[in-house]
Amino acid sequence: MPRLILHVDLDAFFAAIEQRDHPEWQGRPVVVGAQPGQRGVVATCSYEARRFGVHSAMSITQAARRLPPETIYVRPRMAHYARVSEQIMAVLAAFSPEIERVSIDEAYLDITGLTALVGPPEVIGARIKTGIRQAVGLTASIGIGPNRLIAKLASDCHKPDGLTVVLEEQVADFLAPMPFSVLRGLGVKTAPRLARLGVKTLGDVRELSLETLRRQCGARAGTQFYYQARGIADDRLYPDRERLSISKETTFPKDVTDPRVLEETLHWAAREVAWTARQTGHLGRVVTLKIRFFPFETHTRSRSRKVPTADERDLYRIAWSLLASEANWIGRPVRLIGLGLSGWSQPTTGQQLDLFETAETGRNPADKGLTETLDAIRHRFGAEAIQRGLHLHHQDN
DNA sequence: TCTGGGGTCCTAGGACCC
DNA sequence: TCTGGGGTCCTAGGACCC
Repeated sequence: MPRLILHVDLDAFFAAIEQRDHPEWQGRPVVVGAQPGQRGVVATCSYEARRFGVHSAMSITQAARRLPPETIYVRPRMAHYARVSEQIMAVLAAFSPEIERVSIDEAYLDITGLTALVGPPEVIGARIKTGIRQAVGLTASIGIGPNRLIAKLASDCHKPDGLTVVLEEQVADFLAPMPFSVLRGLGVKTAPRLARLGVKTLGDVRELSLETLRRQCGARAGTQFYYQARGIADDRLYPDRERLSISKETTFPKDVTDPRVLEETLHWAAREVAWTARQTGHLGRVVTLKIRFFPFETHTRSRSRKVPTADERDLYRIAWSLLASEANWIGRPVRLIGLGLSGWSQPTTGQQLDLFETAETGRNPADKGLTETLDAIRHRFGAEAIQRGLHLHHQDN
């Protein structure tokens, strides 16, 4: 008995919210992401902007060259989008308790048992779209199929505001003409390897042996592609997945060589990560330092502790010592720095009490009141501002 | 041409233990 | 002196996704 999986994907989510909230921006190109002239990329853009060839992950410099002067550029308001996302998830939850949220604007539903109650898949999909429009005034694209892969590809099929149903007996014809670039897990590195084999469509991928695919793309990915081309994929949902790591990082507007700025930024990252960890009840054993040098050379260094922690002082101390122990890194221009926490383990009784206090009072017991934002650190690029920051920092200690 | 931030997963080598 | 196989943990890098 085949299952029926539904994939919901909000159309140009961030940009659509901004246009909804600013009616005068409707019909104009809207880019959510970095500001032109800054370092950064397009997070999402409206369909009016896509007509100029602009898309997510494109550098903002490149996007700005293509877009007309009347384009609106806005910084993401993530907390706001998260609230809208909650409203949408509530709409979905009213349809089926079997939901897996995969990102801020995407979710899978298992609607296998729903057809007997509501009607055919098309009707279920249409009702969900209506529910979302009534609740938040946004459009979504929906795909329905016998597994996650088909549902996802179907939702991409008729964007925006699409609704596509692919039944099991239609899967082979649905997939065969699609470009092989739709394969999940195939990116800029593996795509050229398949292209070299003369592959253009999923039908072509089907002609390749499992051996060839594994050799060209790696054991894991190759196997995945072999089955994906045949429409064979997971049809289960994985709700309530626990997150495995917490991290905070930032790219500097200009490469940094001043160690005091790196120090301050790691303090900020440690504070943010510690705060999130404590709020979500996580204590980690592994602290990871991430650093990116000019022009774009990225390294990570990690250390495992015996005792798990969510204390910003521990995070900072470890990250800084990982940085300081690399003799070759000293003095090199740094583009990005940050740190992460992972490797959860059960808290001790004392730690449980601290976590409980955080949850109850909303205060971090390790936080002595010096709350800085990323913007505040950015403002410290002037020598004067850096001095002031250090002064505050010393007072704090 | 320039490449954010927050994630997950995979690979591969080495240490260490049985 | 030469040398098994398996399992787990740790670490670093990198591909990919939204």
